[in-house]
Amino acid sequence: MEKLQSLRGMVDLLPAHTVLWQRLEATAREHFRRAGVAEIRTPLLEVTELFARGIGEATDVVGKEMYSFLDKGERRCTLRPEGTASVVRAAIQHGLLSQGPQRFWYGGPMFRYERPQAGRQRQFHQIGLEFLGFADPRADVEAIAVAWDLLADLGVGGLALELNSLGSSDDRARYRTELVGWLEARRGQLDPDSQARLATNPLRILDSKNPDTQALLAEAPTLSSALAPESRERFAAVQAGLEALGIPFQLNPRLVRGLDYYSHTAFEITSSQLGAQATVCGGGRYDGLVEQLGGPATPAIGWALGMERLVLLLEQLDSQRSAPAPELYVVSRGAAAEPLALRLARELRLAGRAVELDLSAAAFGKQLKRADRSGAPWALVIGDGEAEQDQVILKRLRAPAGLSLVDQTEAAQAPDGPGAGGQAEERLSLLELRERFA
RNA sequence: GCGGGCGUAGCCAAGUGGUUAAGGCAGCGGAUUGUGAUUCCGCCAUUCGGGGGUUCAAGUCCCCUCGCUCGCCCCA
Repeated sequence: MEKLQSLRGMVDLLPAHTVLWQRLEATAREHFRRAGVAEIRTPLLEVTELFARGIGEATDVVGKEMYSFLDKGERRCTLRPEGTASVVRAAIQHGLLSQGPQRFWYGGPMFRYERPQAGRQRQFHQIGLEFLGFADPRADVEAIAVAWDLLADLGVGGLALELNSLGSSDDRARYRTELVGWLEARRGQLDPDSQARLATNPLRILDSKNPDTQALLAEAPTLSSALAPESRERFAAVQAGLEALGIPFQLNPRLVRGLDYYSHTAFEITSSQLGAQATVCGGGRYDGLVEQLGGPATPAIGWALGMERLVLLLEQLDSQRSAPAPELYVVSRGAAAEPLALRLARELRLAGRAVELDLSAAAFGKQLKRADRSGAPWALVIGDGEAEQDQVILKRLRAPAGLSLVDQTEAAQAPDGPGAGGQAEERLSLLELRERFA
């Protein structure tokens, strides 16, 4: 029979990794809690039009990367390629914006039909933040600070914040004509990709990786010089705010976001320790989106961070990779002992203990070996002899520090070292066991 | 969508056209029907990602295909 396997770009997260994912999620939750940001959960599946209108028809994400299909009711559906459009849709649909400004966060899988690569899957995961209804530049600073502090708390190194302003839509329209005019005159010097973008999305030429194109762009008119005075002031306020908080950043005049809805502040947090997909967190202001999706004119700023990329960085920290060990490992053998072991395991769990029960019915030696490997500090050994007298043997496997007693005696080489001759094993009544652990 | 590298067991791998596909780790069973190390013994790939072809003979050569991986594009 043909072997079944997951679809391309759809990745299983195995226990060795879910430990890291859980740490990331817990840390993020904590930072959102402190910042007064509420969680919002929206469906994975949305009407295709939401993304077409929200993200922009001309973008690659909408144009060629969406998982779209017709459902049984002939509705055009799309698995969400990002979170912002859905959050905005939900806020409009439920009238949340009439209750004043809102701070939301979300997390979960996103889908883009791309060629998988380091730090890029077809089903990938983002945690994102959206501040709706905040026009003040301080909102931009606060949003960025939450991302920055979260990443710092996770301990990942090599991060850099890059900042730019895309200006208002008027600024951009003006700059766009200026840039296209300038580049048209030098069309021959552009790489083919950039030539094509001249018609579709000229601003994206700015972040081309082609060296010749970059060299040419060094002479081109800049976006910042096209900004209206108000836009300039607003950008200066954001920079001043970041400086006041001691968050380092560098201006990158060629930083252009790929989704159409961004305006004014645009930023990326990148890591030097990733491959080509180095952006860990990206976001910016999107003052026009809510209105564009049919809501009231509402200024907004948000960001999303790529969880896979962050987990890649967490892996490099080489900390705590294994699942936590149980407190007790229960070893049993025999017709009387096995049911008792099952009962005690449950009882101890109900009392809050982490208990692993050996279900193999193998020889005691085998079970003890597994008990040792489980990392548990205690083994509960139950044979028929004990079970008949309502007793158990509690065996110390290792000191709380984590060294197994065998390791310790070998290391110490002393006959009366910790656990060498000492009381590594004691016989307890069920009552005594409950007193000890319940 | 385009280009490079790679697919031998759960994991790491040897193998470079010739007979039975090394070895290690992990796992399982036993030596030891009731106590963790070490040691020893046994089991664990009718088949080399899948399909087709060349050949007396294919894991090895060719074609197709699937997947992984790195880069481009794009993005978080």
